[in-house]
Amino acid sequence: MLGTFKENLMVRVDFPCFDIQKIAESGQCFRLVRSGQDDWTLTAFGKALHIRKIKNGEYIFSCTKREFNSIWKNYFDLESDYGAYADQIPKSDRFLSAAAEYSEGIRILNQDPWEMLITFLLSQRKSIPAIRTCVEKLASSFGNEINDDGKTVYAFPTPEQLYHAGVDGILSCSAGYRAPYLYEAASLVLSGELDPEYLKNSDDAELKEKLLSLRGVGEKVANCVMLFGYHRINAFPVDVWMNRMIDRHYNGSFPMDLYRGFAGIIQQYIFYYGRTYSGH
DNA sequence: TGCCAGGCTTCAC
DNA sequence: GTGAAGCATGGC
Repeated sequence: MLGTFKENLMVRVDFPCFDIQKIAESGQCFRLVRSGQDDWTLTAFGKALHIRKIKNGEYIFSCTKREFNSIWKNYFDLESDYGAYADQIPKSDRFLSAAAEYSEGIRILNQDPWEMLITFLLSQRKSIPAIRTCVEKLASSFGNEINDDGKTVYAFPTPEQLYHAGVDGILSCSAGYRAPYLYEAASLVLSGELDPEYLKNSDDAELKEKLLSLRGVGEKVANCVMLFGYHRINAFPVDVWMNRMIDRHYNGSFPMDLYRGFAGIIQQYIFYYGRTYSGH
């Protein structure tokens, strides 16, 4: 039996280069959680979505075809040709070729810019499991309730909700010294000085400048927000893992010029390979 | 138990 | 412009 999947409320999809497990483990999203052997649950855009793997590349989604086409197809970036990106890696780069093959199926999600800003403000000097815990605490403490087939899950808090939570409320969710960063960001949105949606219209340089002006946002966090929240796939976040890989395999200098325009996708392959595969 | 985490701000120099 | 200390708290 299909359980949470009802015949009139599910979509069967079959896409190449799409692997939900790798995406869930790729460090770009924190609310896509494995809920069974072949099942994942995603909370995003005020909705709960269930995803079940049938076989490689083939999945069923717990939503109507209309919802799939209007929200999730874009969310999972299913219309981009990731094979074409991987094809541009020179065969001579054995490390990157292996990383791309290992990471096949990862896509850069189109996530909510506000959620990405707050999530990656939180991410600094936290482990990925700790980020996940913190995001869930924020959602269940301050976010709207979502009825997920009888079970209650929580939407990511809006700027208004975080503002009303206050620094103390945010602190109670294990945000630590980052709590004022989150609170300030929420305040700026409420005052109109920061408009995450409007920034979708900005070019890369303008967007980055605005992000860097926020307290708690540096080079790395800005690049994560650009890549995962604004789908600027040329953004190239460099963290401790990336530095480790670049030092080990490129003598400290990565040939960015080869990947102009989609360096962020290459970055994601290196990051995922470096973090999850021990044999390199 | 102690160490480290998808870094940033602040303050010397 | 570069370098180094300090940072709250959870995971392992």
